[in-house]
Parts: sequence; C-alpha cells; structure tokens
Amino acid sequence: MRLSQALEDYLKVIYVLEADEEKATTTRIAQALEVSNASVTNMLKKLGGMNLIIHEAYKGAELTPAGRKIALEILRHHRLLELYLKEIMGYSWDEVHEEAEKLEHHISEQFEDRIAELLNHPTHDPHGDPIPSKDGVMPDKATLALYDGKVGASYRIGRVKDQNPELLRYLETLGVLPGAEICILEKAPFDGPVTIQMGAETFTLGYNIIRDIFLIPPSPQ
Amino acid sequence: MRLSQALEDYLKVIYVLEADEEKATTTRIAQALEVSNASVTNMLKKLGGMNLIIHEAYKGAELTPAGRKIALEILRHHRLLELYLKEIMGYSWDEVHEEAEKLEHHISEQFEDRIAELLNHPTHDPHGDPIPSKDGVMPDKATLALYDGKVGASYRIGRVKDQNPELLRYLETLGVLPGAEICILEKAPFDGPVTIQMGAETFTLGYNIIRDIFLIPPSPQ
DNA sequence: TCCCTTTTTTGGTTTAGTTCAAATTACCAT
DNA sequence: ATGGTAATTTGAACTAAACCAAAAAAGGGA
Repeated sequence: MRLSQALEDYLKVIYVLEADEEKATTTRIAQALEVSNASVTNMLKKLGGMNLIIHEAYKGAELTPAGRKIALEILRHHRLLELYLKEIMGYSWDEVHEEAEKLEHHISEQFEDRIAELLNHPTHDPHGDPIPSKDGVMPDKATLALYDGKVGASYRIGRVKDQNPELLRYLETLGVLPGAEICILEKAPFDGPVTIQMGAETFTLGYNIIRDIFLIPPSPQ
Repeated sequence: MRLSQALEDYLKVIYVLEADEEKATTTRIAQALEVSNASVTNMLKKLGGMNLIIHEAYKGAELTPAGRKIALEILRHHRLLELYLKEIMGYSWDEVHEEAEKLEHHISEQFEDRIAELLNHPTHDPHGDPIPSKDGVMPDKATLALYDGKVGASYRIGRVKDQNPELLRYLETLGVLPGAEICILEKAPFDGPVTIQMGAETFTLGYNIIRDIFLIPPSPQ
C-alpha cells in the first residue's frame, strides 16, 4: 500500500540529510519540513514502527533499506519532474521545484517511466542533483563547495541547491548554471565573498550564495 | 486559499450530477465518491457553510455560482489532463481517467495553461466530455443516448462515459469511439440490445453498453 | 563533577475526514 | 390519514497529522 504524502516527505528529507553528511536529528527534520519538533518525534516513532527508519530516542533517525528505497523513489519522481517541467513544459529554472514538490507524490509509475523516456533517461536534474535510477542507484553529485575551491583553479559548476527561486533567477541572469566553466580569482577571508571568472566576465558572489554552489573538476572525461 | 482535495471532489460530483439532470442527493453523491451517506451529510454541511452549495436538509444540494466556478476548474483540469495523457504522454483511452483523477487536484494554473496550449485549446476530452474554458463556459456535450436513437437513422458518436476501463478497451477494439459514424439498424424491445452499422461492419451491443454512449447528428457543419 | 542550555520527548488538544449505529424525516401506497 | 420503507441526519468515535507547553535527557564548560 501507498504511504501518505506526509510520511513520504519525512523519508525524503531524512535521505537528503544523510546524503549531506548531516545527522537526521529531530530539529533538522523539523526545520526542513517547517513543522514542530513534537510532530517530528511522533512521525519518527511511526516510521520506526513500520521499519522504514531506525529511531533511537534522542539519537536521530537512520533509513533502513526499505525506507531508503521509498525515499529514492520520491526523489526520482521529484528530479525527473523538475527536468521534465523545464525541458518539455517550458518552465524556468526557478519554477520547477515548487511544482515538482506537489506532483512527486501523485504521479504513477507509468507517468514516471514515460517522462524518463521522453528525457532520454537523464542522470541529473536542472540543478545538478542526481536522479536515482529505477533500481535505486544514485549517480554521483558535486560535493566540493565553491568556498572550498582553490584560488587560481578552474572548475565546472556541478550543482546549485534548488530552494530559493530569487537566488536562482539571479544566478541565471549571470549565467552561473550547472555546466558553466569558472575560475576562482580571489577569496576574501572569514567567509567573505569570492570572485570568479566566467569567460570574459568577472563576478563577486557573497557567502550566502557560494554556500549553495558545488563544483566538479572541469570537463572530466 | 485552496480547498482540500476532498471538498473539491464533492463539488465536482455535484456538478456532474446536476449536468446529468440528476438531483444531487446524499445517496447519489455517496455512491459516486464511494463514501458513506453520513460522510456526505457532514461535508454538505461544511460546503453549505462556505456558501459553495445550497443544502436544505433532506433535499439534496445545489451549487452556488462560487461552488460552480470551483467545480468547473477541477473539471477543466481533469479533462485537459485526460487529453494530455492520451495525446502527448501516450496513454491509452482507458488509462487516462484514473491518472487524471489524482493529478487534477495538484497541478498549478501554469501547468494547466501549458497543456491547454500544447493541445491547442481543445473543447472536448478523449471521451467526448466538454472541457470548460478558463472563464467557466462549458461547451456542448452529446446528450442523445444511443438507446434513444431512431432505427434507420445515422449519427456520429459524441461521447462515451469514462468510468469503466474494461468497457473502453472493448469499444476501442471495435472502433466505437467519439467521432465514428454509425447507423442504427435494429433495436430490441425492453431495453434489449441494439444493432448498429459502422462502415462495412455490424455490431450488436447490450443495454449496459449503449447506456453509456451518446450521439450527435452526423457531421454537423 | 554539576549546572545550564539545547534538544528531544511526552501529554493533552485540534482539525479534517471518515465510519457505524441509531434516530429522524420524507414519501408512497393502501 | 397512516403506516412502512427508504433516504437522510445525528451522535459518538476513530485515524492521521499537526500544535503547544511542560517534562526529561544530553552534552559542554567551569
């Protein structure tokens, strides 16, 4: 039987937290879902009872294989939908997240398969997030934060976190998109701004922006 | 603010019942939604309180203009989605209803506009049901039941009710689809079967089938 | 170690939507 | 008119998911 949308959302954020090397604690989950800590405790208990997570009181949650499987399905829906909305339905970069967030819980397997086919079985969504395959394998994602890049080195932008539409619109006007080649010219200390070069142009980006941009070595093949 | 899926579903079935000249009674609504009569009474009370229907106890429900507006929006979503799934996503005739039933509550206005455009602002869905326009105008639908057609006369199939996938698959194999030209050859009395001619072929269809097929005069322009 | 702050859990409520069983109303036939 | 049957509503209760406020546990610094 199908899980409720709420339970699916809990599994999804636990997966994402684990993937970001963060412990999936009550408070982090509550923040991600914009819900009270008390609600999270309740739901973790329920998910634990279903053997979808392991929840030791006061210690945070960890997905079981069964829970991870469901989380990956939802994530696959979400990221396929984002790409589909952008490539085929003509949505812009910053609009896809919100619509995918709703639809991911309601499309059938048939719909999922169909858009995967239309998109030629893609491995990454418009923000550079990896799309799990149907059998639950997660492709690599860019993990090197822009603020950890070396001054003077060149990189390719691999991923931009997808939460803030304003920020995404701004980055689009600059052309700072997954796939772009950049060179780090200068990094101010104390989490200060970073200056990058893209083609002929030069930008200086604040800390709250570069925190959400991740890099891969340039043109790796 | 957005209504819940449940409330939207109630408004939708009330609309459809009214459009079929049936009084929207508690029991009819309960049957359509596969829910108990008690639940319907509760929800009618709530909808009445929101001025979306007029509900006089023991007398059934009637949509107010505000309620009708919402019902038409949902119906527009549903029928656009059916056509979209068939024409663009490669679904078959009998599969579209179920998927549209879920998605209709979750797509945004942007998605609605986009598929309407992709489909060239259609007026009827794959079953021949009319698609309300964005400003709430409902195109005509075929209302002449096949069992009321005259023997010897020719008609075009205008609409086939969309609930039963088995039946739809069967009709598809026969080619009995909206748009097809038929001639009524014979009608057995007492709600017996009807024999129709389509091109070179002849079929005899039982009462439970012809009840769901509706006709329009042939090629009317 | 012990205290103090932060995090988590507990307990008691709330809202939405549903059910069942019982009570009520409507309506048709005699 | 009246009585029986069918339709509808009422009332009490349940489940899912959320909240708040208060209690309990964990963990770091002196």
